[in-house]
Amino acid sequence: MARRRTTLKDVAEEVGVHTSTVSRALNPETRHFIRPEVAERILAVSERLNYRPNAAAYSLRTNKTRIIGVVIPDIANPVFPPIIRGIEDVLSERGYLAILVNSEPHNARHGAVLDALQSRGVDGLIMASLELGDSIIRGMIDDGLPAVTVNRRAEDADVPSVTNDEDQGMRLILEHLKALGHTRVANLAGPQSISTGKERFEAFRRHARAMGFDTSEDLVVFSQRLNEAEGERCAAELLDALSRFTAIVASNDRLAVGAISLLRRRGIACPAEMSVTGFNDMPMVDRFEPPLTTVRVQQYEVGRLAASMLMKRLDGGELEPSEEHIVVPVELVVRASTARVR
Amino acid sequence: MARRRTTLKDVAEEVGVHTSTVSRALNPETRHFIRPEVAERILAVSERLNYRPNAAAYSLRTNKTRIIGVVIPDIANPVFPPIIRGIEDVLSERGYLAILVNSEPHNARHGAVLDALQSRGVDGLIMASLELGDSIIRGMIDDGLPAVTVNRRAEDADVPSVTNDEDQGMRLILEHLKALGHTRVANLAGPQSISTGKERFEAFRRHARAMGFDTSEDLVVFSQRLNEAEGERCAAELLDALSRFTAIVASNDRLAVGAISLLRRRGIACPAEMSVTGFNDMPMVDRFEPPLTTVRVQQYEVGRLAASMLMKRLDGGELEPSEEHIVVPVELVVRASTARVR
DNA sequence: CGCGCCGGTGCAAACGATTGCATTGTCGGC
DNA sequence: GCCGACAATGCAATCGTTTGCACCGGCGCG
Repeated sequence: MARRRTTLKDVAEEVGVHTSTVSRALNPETRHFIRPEVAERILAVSERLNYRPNAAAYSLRTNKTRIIGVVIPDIANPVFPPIIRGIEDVLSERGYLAILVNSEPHNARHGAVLDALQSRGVDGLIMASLELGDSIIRGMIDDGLPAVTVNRRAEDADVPSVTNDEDQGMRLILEHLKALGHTRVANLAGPQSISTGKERFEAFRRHARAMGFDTSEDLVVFSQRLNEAEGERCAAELLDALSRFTAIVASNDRLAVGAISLLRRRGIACPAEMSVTGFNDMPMVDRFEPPLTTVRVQQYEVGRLAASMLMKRLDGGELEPSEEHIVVPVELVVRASTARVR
Repeated sequence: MARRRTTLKDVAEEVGVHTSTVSRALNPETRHFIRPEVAERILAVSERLNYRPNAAAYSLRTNKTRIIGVVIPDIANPVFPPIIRGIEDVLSERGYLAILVNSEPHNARHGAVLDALQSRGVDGLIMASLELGDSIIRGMIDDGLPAVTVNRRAEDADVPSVTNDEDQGMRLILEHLKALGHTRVANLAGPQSISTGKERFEAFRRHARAMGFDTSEDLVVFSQRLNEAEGERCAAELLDALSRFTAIVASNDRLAVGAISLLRRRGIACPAEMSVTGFNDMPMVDRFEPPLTTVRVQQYEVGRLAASMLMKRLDGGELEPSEEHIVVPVELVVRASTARVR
């Protein structure tokens, strides 16, 4: 066992030609240099010997690895798996592989992780882990490493991105609530250090004002993180403030779920006494109690687009300005966590 | 931009020594060969020039990549993210990176995917995608590639594995149902081509018999896949058969969720008229309606163990026989999808 | 009939690291 | 004062590909 892998040289000797001939015959791009009958013999032998090119040697020579680094905050967050799947599907169609790392920008190891990726010579980077003002990705791009962000956006406008139409999503939610008669709605906003959190908050403020909602200061609370516990904590904070309200608009589903838990604990009925909305439409939120009214974002599609974008960059195609920042449409999905105001 | 990366040679010239000296100074294992003051100068310069070793060259020379292939059926299945996270956490502690691929054994691309991993020269493999009788992993191991399976088990007893205590889980469920007065319980079993499906089914049969449950043939149905739609289909099949029953024991949470949907559609109240149990305790099932009674498996821990096991193999340690197959304890978590029989 | 061209191959130099071995210098011991 | 040993470093081969260039034979054309 652990028998030596067969190399170009093995094949060459078996066929009785030079390694360079084998190399050319095996590469579809250069196969036409080789006489067809020779090429066929080479193909046959390399098949028989079960030849697999040595990726390290290939990379060393060509400076390409056909590996993409994918950096996300936490795979256990249900938002990411569909995105990853989208990415992986287009990469594998193209013969690329994905190295997945979980890391958050404020994590001490974050820099080291990205160093490791760069050292491995990844051909490109897809980043979901980044904060506004974060300079790391800037540095990688300056080093000549193609990168795109997904789901979030960098501060630098020239870092290509694929994001969701946050503005549209917030508008749809507020229109829906307005139609149900709500006028005093609280905003459980996300961290403002993240583009998503910031954009959703700003969209909320803008549309709320435009629609004539109550815009008291204490109807907004900013969460530190995007998980259920924070949702509970922030919902409590809202309830304990002075202003009254009839709906909570959360910056994402997990915060919304947390808010609902808190309401239940305080004996406030959702949606009868308090409507709650999420954002993202994570898998399974339709089965929660109550099923969550939220904004469906096309997670899988977003992943695919980000990967396609990167592939295009790697093919040497410069991106059209219109392709630099793709924003994917979203859709409101009304379920049972919102109701007409009493 | 895209300026050439700095190499050992660059550092060597700057310091005025030979590349081999730099190489030794940078490697903690060989640093003691070098005079401390020289080593320090080298460290300083390589820092200043922002030197990053070229992984391809390293791999070519040493035949190691410090990359592990992780093969799972589908990252979008909520069971896997925590496992992946566990794997990634221990790998990254050790300076390893994970290539993640989604692929199922019966998929046409499955072989190609594994070839690609092998060609990339991964140092080891963690497989959650495999079926009984599947010979692919056998082949990789024979090629000298260390591999462990996680969550599932190979037919060959000598493929190391980390799995859950399926037998114990089933016993706990059946004891729970028995305590609630159930005697006629149906089994919504998983595919028998997968070790998990088979073991859970066999455990069910064994314990059901031992506890004196009704063991009619038509109280068992085998699903083809492990998703909600199959859960619905199979639940319908059970209901349409002759035998009556008061509980459905599903082989995993997703099947259980599907079954509950079908019950609701048919107007059968869960748990009042029909108890349903799952297996796995996926994230969020505690928030479903009704919250699911299920068996908690330690997904994150299972991932960690699998990765640790592989690391140990790679460190050259042979595994003790007792370490070859780790089975991780499980625990029953009773929620509201089960009730006393009327 | 000779020359140029070209299709098909071989040659050899990279790519950037690791590592056994050779070489140098220093110092201790006798 | 010389020799052996040892510590510190340099040398050069090597890993398996890719690829620019040289080479060679045969054919077409003048």
